[in-house]
Amino acid sequence: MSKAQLNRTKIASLGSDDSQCHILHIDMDAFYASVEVRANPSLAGKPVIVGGTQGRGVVVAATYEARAFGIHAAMPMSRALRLCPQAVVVAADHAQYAEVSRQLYQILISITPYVETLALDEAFLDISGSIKLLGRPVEIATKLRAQIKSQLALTASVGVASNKFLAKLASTYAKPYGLLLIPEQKKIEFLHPLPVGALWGVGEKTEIKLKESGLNLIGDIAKLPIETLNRIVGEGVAAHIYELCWGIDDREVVTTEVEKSIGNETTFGEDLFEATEVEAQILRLVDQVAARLRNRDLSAKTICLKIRFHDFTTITRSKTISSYTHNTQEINQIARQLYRNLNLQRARIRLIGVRAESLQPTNQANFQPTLDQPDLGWPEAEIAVDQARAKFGVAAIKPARLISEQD
DNA sequence: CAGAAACGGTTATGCGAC
DNA sequence: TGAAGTCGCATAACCGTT
Repeated sequence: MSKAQLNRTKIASLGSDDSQCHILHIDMDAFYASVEVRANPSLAGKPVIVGGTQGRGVVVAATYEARAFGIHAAMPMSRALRLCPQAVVVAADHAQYAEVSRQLYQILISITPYVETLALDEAFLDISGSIKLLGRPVEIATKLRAQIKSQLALTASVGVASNKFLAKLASTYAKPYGLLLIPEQKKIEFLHPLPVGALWGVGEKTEIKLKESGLNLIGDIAKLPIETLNRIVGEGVAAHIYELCWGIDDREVVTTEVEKSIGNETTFGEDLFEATEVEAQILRLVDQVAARLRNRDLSAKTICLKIRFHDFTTITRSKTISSYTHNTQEINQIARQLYRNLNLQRARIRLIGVRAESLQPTNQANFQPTLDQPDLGWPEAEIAVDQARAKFGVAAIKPARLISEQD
């Protein structure tokens, strides 16, 4: 955790007015590692690292005992083991974490249907409509944590605030296994002493730019004229973080999350040289991606190939086709062609990735009439129109040219 | 009729989050 | 010093249309 610690007494002095705080952020503590310890109680109290066991792996999660040695997520495993040779390393078991995540989700939607999942171990809740029935925000948060503890035998931290950004910040500073309320009238007092890196969207690069301009704390940015900030980080980022600096975040809790892309990538134990090997790996990845597409009844219009070389430079190449597909052979041809177009001569390749973008549900996807093939797909489109009309009435769909003012 | 300007899609890259 | 895997979003250059 690189974010500076906030003094605990300061946090305690924030008060208990939760009247405008309708957003909860739930964050499971050291999630993957905790699930592993739960599955194998002999690990309790030990430094446990979840991550790649092969030569080139990184730390995916670590128990707090391991973090005490300075170990954190994304750290190369080799370095982690130098810091703590006695650590127990466990390979990640994604299927198991997904199952626990599903159970967590069931608990969350028993509180409110307005649940936005951010990751397997993290979610926002909008409890505006639940307060009458279930109590004040802090009561709901307290009960929720107890329920997670008793039903899942895992601990969660919860942030309570008036918007998503503040709620997420609150859970971060509540960790581990805490609850933090940021009362609306105390938000500036809480926010301004924090380091700029605590802003959502400010990562390594942006942080460097800000620090070079002498901006270390959120309060420093807040005092700036927006034009100055524009020059430092660019207009888009500036507008975003300037609002956050004043505790303003209008983004709503969004429940329906349809995937916008699906991909798989692999770092190899040893670099690849041979074209035949590379193409075999591309096929393997394509097969995974296509299977996931079909599993979700999705089809893709854009296929993206990613290659990372021995020196860590990374390139991507993509191709958009005129129709949608989830067919392994078709996607493989596109991905392989993207690779061949590179004309690599025995380059040392450490990673290959394949990603499907511009997704559509398959039942609406395959019939895109294009300029290339003006007639293709119209029969199916008409069937779809017929079905929609049966459902919504004949007036529901008509050619654009026939739409008049009173429609 | 040629060219400017606006526009939307594609392609590539980069950043950030967990 | 050695750097995973997945995903979303922003930006910029380029391109063909209008």
